[in-house]
Amino acid sequence: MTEIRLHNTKTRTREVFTPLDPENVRMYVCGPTVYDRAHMGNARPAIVFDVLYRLLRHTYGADHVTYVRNITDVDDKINARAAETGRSIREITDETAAWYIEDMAALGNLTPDHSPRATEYIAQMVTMIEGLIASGNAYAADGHVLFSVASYPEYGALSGRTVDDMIAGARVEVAPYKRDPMDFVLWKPSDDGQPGWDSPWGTGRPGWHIECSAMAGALLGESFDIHGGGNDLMFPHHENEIAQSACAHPEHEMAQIWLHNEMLLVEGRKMSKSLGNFFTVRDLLDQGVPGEVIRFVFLSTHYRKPMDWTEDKRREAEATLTGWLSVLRKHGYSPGMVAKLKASGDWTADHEVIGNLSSDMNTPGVMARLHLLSKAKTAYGLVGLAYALEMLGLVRDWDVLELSTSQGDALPDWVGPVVDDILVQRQKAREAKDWAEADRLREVLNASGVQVADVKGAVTWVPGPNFDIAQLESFK
RNA sequence: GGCGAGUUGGCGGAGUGGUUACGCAGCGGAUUGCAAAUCCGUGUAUGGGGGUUCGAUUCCCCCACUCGCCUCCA
Repeated sequence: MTEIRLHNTKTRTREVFTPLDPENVRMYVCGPTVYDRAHMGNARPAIVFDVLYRLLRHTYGADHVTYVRNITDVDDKINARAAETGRSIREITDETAAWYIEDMAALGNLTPDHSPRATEYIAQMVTMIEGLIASGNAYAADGHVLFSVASYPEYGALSGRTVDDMIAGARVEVAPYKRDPMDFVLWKPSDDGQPGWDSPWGTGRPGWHIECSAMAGALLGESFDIHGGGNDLMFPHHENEIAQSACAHPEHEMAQIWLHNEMLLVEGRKMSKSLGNFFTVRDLLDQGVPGEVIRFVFLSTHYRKPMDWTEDKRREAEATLTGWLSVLRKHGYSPGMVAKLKASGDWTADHEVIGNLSSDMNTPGVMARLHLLSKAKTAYGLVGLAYALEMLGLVRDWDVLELSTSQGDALPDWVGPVVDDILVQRQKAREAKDWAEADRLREVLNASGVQVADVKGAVTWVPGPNFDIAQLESFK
């Protein structure tokens, strides 16, 4: 078994991963707040931790890993969206959650074992808050319940800051009911227009951080192996989760390893609505960028480095992936052949691929290895590539072996015969050594974005990335 | 101001205390009627300054610059 090493934010070092219980490896990842379509930044942790999930399943067995990714469906941004649109909160959260699942699946992500919704765990949150009050780590004031940062001396350890540092920053909200400016809200009162639940402190709703502590505790236990999320959540969200959970369960350490992915940039700048470089996963999919290509681009950058989404990378990823799939196709890869390889025990992972993945998820290193593996000359020699592409979620169906949203399957019926006819005419011109005519016809195909491959007398074609059906109309 | 991450060839992007991966682009060649596609080959890099060392891109210190977080944004 390959040793998995991961960079633990808590210790800022790469550590050998040793599960608490190898029979049940447990990972919690902070999922979306469901008020709008997932943007490209949301996709990064989903993909990064999906890859880790796949590696853990590979290492410990598919039935020995539990992956929880929550859906936060109670939040003031949702309330605001409901107020703007006049729609009900439930309608918005149901619709957005369904979008999220759909978009993440389109990116090749497996479905987590549990996708708990915060509103289904209000009771557990209330219980946890009551416990924190009883232990002196929280206090009720003015209808609010606040966590007392002073009661937890370790506060700030994850993000490497002290309470004094943060107060010096002086960007904290100083509410009159807070004992300490850094104290954060566990529970807050709701008015008639806001979602609310009965509690010992009146009708109210949870603060931002408590839901993750409650859901992780309920589904994974008081201690589990891995907690992941974007690095913007490190402070305050994860810091607060740790404080809550550590004080609620002093005898248990919440997560052994904390992992954080870096942020996404677009063309070198932070994605933001004001810069006009903000887009959702769905926007890209609708523009015809295959989900596998988006996934490939994410995997080409290490998860702990900022990733720049650029048109160049998209193009390069598409070309590489298309090339690999075509190599596999040419060597006869099909569902039947893969089934046969699996049955015969020849379907095995390349050691270097697993080694790279196990080394703090070095997916760019994996890509480099795959370039090498893709040069194999036999079907058997390509098993390492095929196995890796399936394992990484870059090939979903051995039947198709084409990018999922390539436009080939949507072509009108007349296109095939027209292109074939042009190719035949061009062939005739070549046989007659009428080079001018042959070149003219080739230009027509180039202008149409039809990619022609002449290999040893056999001519094949596919609609290329710049395929333009209008150029072919006149040849009907 | 505090905390953190980072700086590698034209571009993207890894590993490594001692010959610096890999991809794209470029260049040369094979192939081709000429091309495309494919195949083969090939040049170019470790921000600056100190230190440790026989030897530093890698370890330590300082500086510069970039990015992120500290504003319920993954």
